[in-house]
Amino acid sequence: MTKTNDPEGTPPRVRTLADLARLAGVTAGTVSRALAGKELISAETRERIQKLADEHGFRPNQMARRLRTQRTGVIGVVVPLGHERRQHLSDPFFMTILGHLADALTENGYDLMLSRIIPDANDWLERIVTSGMLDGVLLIGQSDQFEAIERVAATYRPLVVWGSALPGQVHCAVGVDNRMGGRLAAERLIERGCRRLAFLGEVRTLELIERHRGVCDALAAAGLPPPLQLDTHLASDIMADEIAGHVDALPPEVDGIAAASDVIAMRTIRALVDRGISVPGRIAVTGFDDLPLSESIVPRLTTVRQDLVTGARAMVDALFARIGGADAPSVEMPPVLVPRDSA
Amino acid sequence: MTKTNDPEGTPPRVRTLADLARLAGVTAGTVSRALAGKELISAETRERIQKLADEHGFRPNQMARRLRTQRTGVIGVVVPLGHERRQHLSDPFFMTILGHLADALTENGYDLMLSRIIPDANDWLERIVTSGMLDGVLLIGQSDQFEAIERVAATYRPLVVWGSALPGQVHCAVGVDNRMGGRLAAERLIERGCRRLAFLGEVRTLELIERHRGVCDALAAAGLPPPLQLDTHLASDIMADEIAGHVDALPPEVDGIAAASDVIAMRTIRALVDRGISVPGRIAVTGFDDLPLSESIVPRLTTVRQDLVTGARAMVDALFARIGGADAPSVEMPPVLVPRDSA
DNA sequence: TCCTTTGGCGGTATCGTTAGGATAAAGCGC
DNA sequence: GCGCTTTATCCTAACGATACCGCCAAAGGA
Repeated sequence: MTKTNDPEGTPPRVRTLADLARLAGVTAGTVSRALAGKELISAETRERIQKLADEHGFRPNQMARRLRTQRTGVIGVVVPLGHERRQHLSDPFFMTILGHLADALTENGYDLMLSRIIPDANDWLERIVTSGMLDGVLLIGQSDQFEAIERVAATYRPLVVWGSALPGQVHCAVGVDNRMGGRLAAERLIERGCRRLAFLGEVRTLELIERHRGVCDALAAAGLPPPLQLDTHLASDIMADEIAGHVDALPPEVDGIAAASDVIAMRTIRALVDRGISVPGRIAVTGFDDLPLSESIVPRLTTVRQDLVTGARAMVDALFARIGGADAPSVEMPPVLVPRDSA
Repeated sequence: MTKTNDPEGTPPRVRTLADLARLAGVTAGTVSRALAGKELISAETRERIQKLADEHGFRPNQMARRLRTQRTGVIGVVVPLGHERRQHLSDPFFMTILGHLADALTENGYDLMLSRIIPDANDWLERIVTSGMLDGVLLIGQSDQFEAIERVAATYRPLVVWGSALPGQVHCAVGVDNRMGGRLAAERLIERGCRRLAFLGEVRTLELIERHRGVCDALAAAGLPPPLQLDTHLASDIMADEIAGHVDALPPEVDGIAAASDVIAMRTIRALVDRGISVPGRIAVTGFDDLPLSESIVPRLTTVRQDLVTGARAMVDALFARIGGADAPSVEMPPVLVPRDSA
């Protein structure tokens, strides 16, 4: 229409409210309200402006909106890897729970920002919550950062953590009773006739400490010796060799293995089968988590189920409650033994 | 110090540059530059301000910074689920590649925003790229949205897609040669003596169409009939039943199955074993992807490897090149057959 | 006919930060 | 001692959207 020296003749792009306002012959404020669907603007003008807006493919700039409203619509999902520098986000457990969190958050119109943090600075969590970038934070796992989390939770409300809830704990945690879970796994093994157990997993993070404790509880109750504890990192690149080493060095009297996670259990079964050791015939193996794949493998994994769908939803519910100013308590879900073929 | 009617006597929190500037006796601009480590500020003042800043735990507001600089430091990772409304982000393939993308992006100082999009509106991608929220977009999978992607890629540079690269295609895609991959899988099955193949997977998305084509290629080259094609959705909640149904209805002459993904292959093996059909003895099965778990299961999965670590890095490299204004071409990685036990 | 009410919109300040030109204080040579 | 450059900081104007206040006209009541 208008003659410009733009060789393309492209109409100037509508990038801001003001641009659109000029076109519509109103002011920016009016456009803002019209697009927000506010009743203060007459239905007629509102529709006219909305039509104009999507004719020009206009979307309000989110940064500006967020700066102004002090709300971002973004939830941070953070995986602290303090104890485990080599672990990657690609770990199946993280990814599974992350998927469910993403489902729950996007259904509620929130976006999800992902960070994998190695807490080298002690104020890593403070830095995240005060960045003015997030409406709330979900932490996947307590790692060995219990103190740091407690410190921040004392003043920052919209924070929910996947992990264990200890008596008197300040921060809101959602998770299963890991100690009970450990006990269920060990009880299953004992019931099957196992007399000498090994626990494969590191005993440094709160959750795994609890699982280990649960195994000890069950053994003690049955009058059996505590488990042989074998450190196993979750980092997938070294885990395979580590487990192979453990399996090779396994004392002959060991007839049951309680793995700290499903991934460890699967790798362990693989290593045992490779050496001609039958599972569960010669050695029974239990996992922990009940990842979706655990029932698809052969032998199907006997494991302790953490209901990640329910858990993710509980985390999101608690977070929204806290964002809304309410007080959401910790949730401890009961673990469930899923008896299948491996033990 | 100062008497306030704050009952706690809490020192007023330092939230803004201006607050800190007042404390330091300089202006906000000076503080901004000092914290950014600019040389224009004398080393002395710079250190003084930085010390003051972390005494008060001050972090600049990211929204304001981003609005001002027009850079967000955030990359959007989007999973379009056009063809598959029931598929969830918790799908292992998405999660695996997402994990590697997260690793690569965070190493480069970028944050990652995750969206799971069901493209009900045709302008879903436009909406994302013009939201003013992202420095770039990574798309995982082309779904059935090829046209929409091409349209946006024509004007929006920092966009990289995981998927197939067709001749003449505008958008930058990183992926493996799916057709070649399909051929490799089928050739392996034929080589093992299979004469009648089934292809388990939907033939609607570009990548799976190509894989299916590759299988047809190999069969044709060997003078064998095209595969029996059995629709299998990726949505994990219905996939199990669907596969069980396919297996039950399988014609007796079928002696080889090329699954469209590892997850489908694992479920299929499970279903076969449940029915007393030996794998690979009676029916051989190949997967596609080579997920980390594929070598941990029994029988170990023979599959076509997509190197997701390299692939994720290639996507991120291409994206940064494009953000920097350079022109990154599509990357087509060669698929590799990983012969293991299942075929 | 005049005054009040109310609907509909305009104007302006603000969110917290950064960039760039202006400004003041030193340092230097003559 | 004066002018000029350098150095260190200040001041102001954005970035783009929203919230609040207030104005104007049309409608309704007396």
